[in-house]
Amino acid sequence: MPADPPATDLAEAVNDWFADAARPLPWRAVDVSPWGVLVSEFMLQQTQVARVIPRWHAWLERWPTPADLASAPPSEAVRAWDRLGYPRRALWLHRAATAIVERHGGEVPRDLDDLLALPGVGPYTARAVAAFAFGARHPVVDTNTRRVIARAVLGQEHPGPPSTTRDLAAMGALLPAADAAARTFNAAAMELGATVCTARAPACESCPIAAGCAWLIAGRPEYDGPRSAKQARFEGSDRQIRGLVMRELRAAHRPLTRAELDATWPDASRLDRVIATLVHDGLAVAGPDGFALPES
DNA sequence: TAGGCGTGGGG
DNA sequence: TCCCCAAGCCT
Repeated sequence: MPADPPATDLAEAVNDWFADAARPLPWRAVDVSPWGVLVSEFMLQQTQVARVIPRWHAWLERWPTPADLASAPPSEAVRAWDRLGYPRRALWLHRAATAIVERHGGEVPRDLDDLLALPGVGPYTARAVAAFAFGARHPVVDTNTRRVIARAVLGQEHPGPPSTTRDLAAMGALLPAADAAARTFNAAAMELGATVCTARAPACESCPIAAGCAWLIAGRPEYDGPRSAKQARFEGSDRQIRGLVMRELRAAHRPLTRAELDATWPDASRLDRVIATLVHDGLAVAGPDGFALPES
């Protein structure tokens, strides 16, 4: 027997654990459409599961297909997005729905390159849809999977800065050969990182691969490698101001004059600059009567 | 590739 | 309280 357990043992152990431990997330139900999966992946980008669940239900009830969303004005997508954050995602999802109607007959494409060509769809989302909606055997790597690999395989507390090429190769090396096991492992590795092998306080005592985890075996050494750049302070940032302006634009179902936006931020020139970035992003449109969400 | 992009949840 | 982090993507 080799001293190091083969990668297949790790995947098997994680998959066995997942069979019992998987949370019953609504987008994992067997009757969920590829569109439902795509919507969930958009909403889950940098956003916690608990905040997504109610929005996801409401979204799919209102727009059950890409064509339904594409036929609504983008303003309604931004409003329905509500306070999930990063409202550009709502715009991109609307544009993706339009592209799906125009280029793919209203059906979410299953080809990886077709998915990657959709606005707001990057390496993670494209592979997640291909794998979870269509069962394709692609490595899927999100922040949870990156952390699981860093600990279990590399013996580091935290992954280094992300690199799509390296991250996909690392996951590809662990991926079981069989399609079904590979699809399960993609979801199971993410689930392990989200619920057990967490960033802040990992529950190693209840981890299914504790016996083979390089980081745990090494005594959980503190990480001293390069970290991802930390987020800039939110308080007083452009992001905060953008959020305040967007809240006003969502609530007002008519254009708001610049004067009506005065109260959102005391520094007028700063506010002007931020509004310009919203217009640049397409989240706001400047018209003769003021600023509004995009109607087309 | 580094930085910008919302809005919270939890330690 | 404050700070880290969250199923990333785009430029």
